[in-house]
Amino acid sequence: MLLAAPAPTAVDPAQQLRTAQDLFIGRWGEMGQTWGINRTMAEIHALLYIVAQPQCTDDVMERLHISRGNASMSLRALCDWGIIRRMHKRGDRKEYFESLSDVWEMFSIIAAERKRREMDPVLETIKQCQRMIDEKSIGKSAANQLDVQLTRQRLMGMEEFVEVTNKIFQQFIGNAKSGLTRVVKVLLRAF
Amino acid sequence: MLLAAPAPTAVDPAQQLRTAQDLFIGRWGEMGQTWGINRTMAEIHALLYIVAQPQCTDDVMERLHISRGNASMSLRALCDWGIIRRMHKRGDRKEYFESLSDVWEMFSIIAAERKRREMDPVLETIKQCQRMIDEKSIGKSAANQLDVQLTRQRLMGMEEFVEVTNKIFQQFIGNAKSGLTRVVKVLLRAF
DNA sequence: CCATCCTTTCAGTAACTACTGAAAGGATAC
DNA sequence: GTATCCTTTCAGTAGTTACTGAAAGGATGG
Repeated sequence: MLLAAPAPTAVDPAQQLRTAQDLFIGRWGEMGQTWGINRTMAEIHALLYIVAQPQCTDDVMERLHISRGNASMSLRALCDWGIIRRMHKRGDRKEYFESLSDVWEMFSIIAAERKRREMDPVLETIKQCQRMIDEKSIGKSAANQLDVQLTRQRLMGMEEFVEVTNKIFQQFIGNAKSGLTRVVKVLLRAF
Repeated sequence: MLLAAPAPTAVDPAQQLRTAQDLFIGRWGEMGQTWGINRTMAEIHALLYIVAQPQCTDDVMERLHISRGNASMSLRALCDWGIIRRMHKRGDRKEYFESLSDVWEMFSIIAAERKRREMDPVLETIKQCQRMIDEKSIGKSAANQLDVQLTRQRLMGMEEFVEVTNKIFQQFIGNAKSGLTRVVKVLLRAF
C-alpha cells in the first residue's frame, strides 16, 4: 500500500493560503466600508498587509478584479495616506507596493488623520456655538431663557465628551513611534 | 439721551440661538457622514440633542428641509438604534421625539452596536483564517513555507490590535463615562 | 531619437445610496 | 359608522460615489 502521498486532504496548501487571505481581505473591505472608507481601498490595503510581500499594480488588479485606473488611484491614495509604501526591485521597471508592517503604527496614522479632519473641527464648532450664546453675545436676560440654558448644557456635555476622546487619540498618536507596544501592554495589564 | 434700549446689538437672541444650533447641526451631520452614518440621520439627532426639547415630525421637517417620508424613516431608525425616544404630550395626537441627554450613554450604545456588527466579526474571521493555515490544516512542511509564515505573523499582529481595541470598547460600553475616563487615566499615568 | 514599458489621468458610465411625494394604513373623536 | 389627523410605506427619481478603459504622459534602454 502506498501511504507516501500526503494523504487525500484534497486541499492544496497554496490554495488554502490564498483562500484564507481572500477571506481576510473580504472582511476587511466590508468593515472599512461601514467606517466610511472606500471598500476597494480597504481591500487593497488588506491584500498588501496580509500577503506581506510587495505587489505590483498588475498583481493587485488580478487578485481583486479591478481596473488599472482604479488600482492606480487607490494605491496612490493609500500612499498619500501613509499606510502603504512604494518600492522598486532592481532590474524591474515596475513599481511595487507594500503595507506598513506594524498595525499600531498604521492605525495611529489613521487616528491622527481622523482627529485632525473631524474631531478638531467639531470641538472648534462647539466652542464657537458657546461663544455665540454666552452672556456677552446675547445679554444676561436673554441668556437666562430656558431654551438658551438647555442648549448651553448640551454643548457642555458634548464638549466634555469630545475632549476626553481627543485625549485618548492623542495618546495613541503621540506614543506610536516611541513604542506603541507599551500602550498595548499598559492597557492589557489594566483591563 | 436714551440708553435704555438694549443697545443696537443688531442680533435677536432667539435668532442667535437658532444660528448657533444650526451650526452645530451642520457640523455634526458632516462628521457623521465621514464615519459612515447617513448625514440626515446625524442631523436629526443633532437637532434633537441640541434643542433639548421634544420635537414632532413637522418640526424636524421644517427645520432641516426634508420630506415627511425621510423624516419618518430616519426617526424610526434612530429610535431602533436607541439614541432617541418617542414621547407623547397629553391632548396632542402627534408623536414627539427627544434625544438621550447623556452623551456618554449615547456613544456607548453606538460603540456597542459597532463592536457587535464590525469588530466581533473581524476577530472571528481572523481566527478562522488562522485555523485554515495552521499545521493541522495544511501539514507541517507546507506550514513552514515562507509565505504561510508571513501571513501567520500578520494575522497575529492584527489579532492583537483588535483584541486591545475590543477591550477599550468593552470598558466604554460597560461603564460609559467612568470607563473611558479610566482609560485616559491609565494612559496618562503610564506616559 | 524612437521603441518599449509602465503609470497616471479623466470623461463617461455604472452602481449605489438617499430622498421625495403620494397613497395606504392606523388611531382617535364624534 | 365616517371624518379627521397623523404615521408609515414604497415605487420612482435624484444625487452621489466608485469604476472603467482608453488616451496621454513619463521614464528607461537601445
